Amino acid sequence: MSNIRAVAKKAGVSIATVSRAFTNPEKVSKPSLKKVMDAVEAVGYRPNMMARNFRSAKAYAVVVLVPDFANLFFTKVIRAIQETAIKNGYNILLGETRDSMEREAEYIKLVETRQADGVIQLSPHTPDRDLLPHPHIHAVAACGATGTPYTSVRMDHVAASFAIVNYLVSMGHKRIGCITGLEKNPHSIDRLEGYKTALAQAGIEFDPELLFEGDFTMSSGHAGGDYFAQFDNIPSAIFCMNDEMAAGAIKALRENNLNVPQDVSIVGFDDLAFATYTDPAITTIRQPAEEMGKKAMQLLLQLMDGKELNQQEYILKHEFVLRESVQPYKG
Amino acid sequence: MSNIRAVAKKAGVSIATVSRAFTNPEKVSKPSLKKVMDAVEAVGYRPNMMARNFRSAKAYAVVVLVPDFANLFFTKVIRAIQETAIKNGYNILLGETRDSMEREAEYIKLVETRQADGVIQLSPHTPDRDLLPHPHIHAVAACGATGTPYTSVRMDHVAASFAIVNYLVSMGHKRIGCITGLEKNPHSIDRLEGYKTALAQAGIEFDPELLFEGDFTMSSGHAGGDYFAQFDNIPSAIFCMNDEMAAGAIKALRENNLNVPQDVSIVGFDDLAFATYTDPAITTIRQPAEEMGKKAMQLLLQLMDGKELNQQEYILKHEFVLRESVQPYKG
DNA sequence: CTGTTAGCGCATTCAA
DNA sequence: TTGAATGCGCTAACAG
Repeated sequence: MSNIRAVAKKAGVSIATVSRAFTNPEKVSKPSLKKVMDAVEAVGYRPNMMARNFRSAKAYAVVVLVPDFANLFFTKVIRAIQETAIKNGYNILLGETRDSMEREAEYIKLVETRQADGVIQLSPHTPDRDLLPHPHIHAVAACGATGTPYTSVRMDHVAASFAIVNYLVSMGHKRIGCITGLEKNPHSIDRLEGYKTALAQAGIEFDPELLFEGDFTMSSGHAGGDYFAQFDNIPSAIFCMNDEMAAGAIKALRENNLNVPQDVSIVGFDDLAFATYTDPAITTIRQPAEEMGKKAMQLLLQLMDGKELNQQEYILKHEFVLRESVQPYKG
Repeated sequence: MSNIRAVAKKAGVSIATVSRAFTNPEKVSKPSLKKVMDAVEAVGYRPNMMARNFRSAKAYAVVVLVPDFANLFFTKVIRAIQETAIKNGYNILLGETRDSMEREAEYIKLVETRQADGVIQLSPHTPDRDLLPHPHIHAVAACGATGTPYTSVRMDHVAASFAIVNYLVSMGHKRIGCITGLEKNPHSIDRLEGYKTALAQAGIEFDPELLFEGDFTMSSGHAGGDYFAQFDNIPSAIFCMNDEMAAGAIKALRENNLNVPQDVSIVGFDDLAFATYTDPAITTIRQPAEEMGKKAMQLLLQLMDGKELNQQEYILKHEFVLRESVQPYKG
């Protein structure tokens, strides 16, 4: 637990020289530098970052607000954020909000109390209950939906879900069920819009009976599969708003002696790693998770650096991933 | 960005009184307290935790070293650690090591440089390449295997894998394949021992051909399934050392026209959430993930508090989870 | 190129 | 019960 003074003493120089040896080595003469480094070695010195950060009034940390970190999609995003942060000398403080405003407030307090310098918000924005944007707090939203009123990097969920539902239509499906996320979730709203648009464009009438409200978990997908299996007139295809619900639905359908894709076609959303290993592998939309995480962190870095951004919305491209869970409609 | 001085001035008291109002309110008179609180409100004061922590020489943060945080098992553990930490006023810094010593060193440096006060290590201990235990660094290992030379909370993996392989034996299986983790991984070693012991006790000769080395990922489980499907004499059951590999193996077997459990029985390990939603649902061993995380954090808290622990090893109980992936052997 | 010095925001002694 | 003063470890401004 030696400090800068101990090093200075040992090296026979001033503490300023020791400090410079770390932050501006080029401003220190060769001999001094060597003396300092030897002394550092000798006394086993490690700069106290708490003191350094305190002095420079920067915590070199950002909090990442994530609704649920057992969700593999967020896991991918967080990893990318983390890597970008580390490269730039920042740490991340993970805050799992579980849709609780109290928890969210708790974590935002970390930046109010200077334990963190900024926030990345991974929950989609909801105007009535969102704490961000917050005056004086640097924040960027990632993976959100339309209508985020501050810097955000996201996908076009309307276009993406249009694309995948349209694919089902192009395979001849007309009666297409949909397992949504929670009704008020902005992602649900955007993706539902894509779904409706694809139907409308194909001249298929929208039928509210064909909507099942899930919550993005496997178990809700399972419930959705059960729901559709009870129909007299079972939909020939189901659009699940994420891969986890797709996996749950596939399981439930099979329990009802309905095979995917022979009896019912299924599509998902996200392209999580396991989507390849379900049976059948899930045809889905890949969200550019890593790119979004990386970009979000880079933007936050700029914001914290006092830079002005010339865009508020950064839209990244989705990708259609064709696998095995869809078959053409056969009469 | 007002500071304690601004509050003191506004309240007409000294900064010492303001400070006390926060840390020892009972040592401040009622009127003073009110004046302070009003002033806090008026100037929008938030204590600067960086300064406070610096002053008290505690970061109130711990780093959690995790091999892979896209692994749902670790996710459960981390969540429990996180909750326990928050309750006690600590934050966690997540460090994904991906089995790289450099990264691990990087994160351990966070405590050497006083950005964190302790470490929880979730990778199993390997004597030749492990940075912990480290002199002067408070650390506890969680979810490890036998032979951790510092405070650890874990399960008995030998007993657990014995139990599940023994279950296969009791169902009449004699030719039992095994998809392991990496050969040198301590968990692989422990679980392999359980496997061998169960076989030995049943008088079944151990056959190295029946071992396939995976790495705990779905894709390696898939490779393992492929491997066993090529046998002339296909094993009637396979013990997969985690659920993810079990899911991959099930998929590969089915691609080879082998159904689980009709043609081959499968068991897993961990009891991840998705083990219920695979088809068939996986019979497995539940690791007490939450309990281990919580306990580990509690122990670390005690260590950081200067307390001596009266045990070095805390062993938690596993649980056998019966589902659908096993059928009796039918000659 | 180097040293002296002030001060970041706070908790904590010591007197009063 | 309160206030004045000190210093945690470091960086940065300034003078030399």
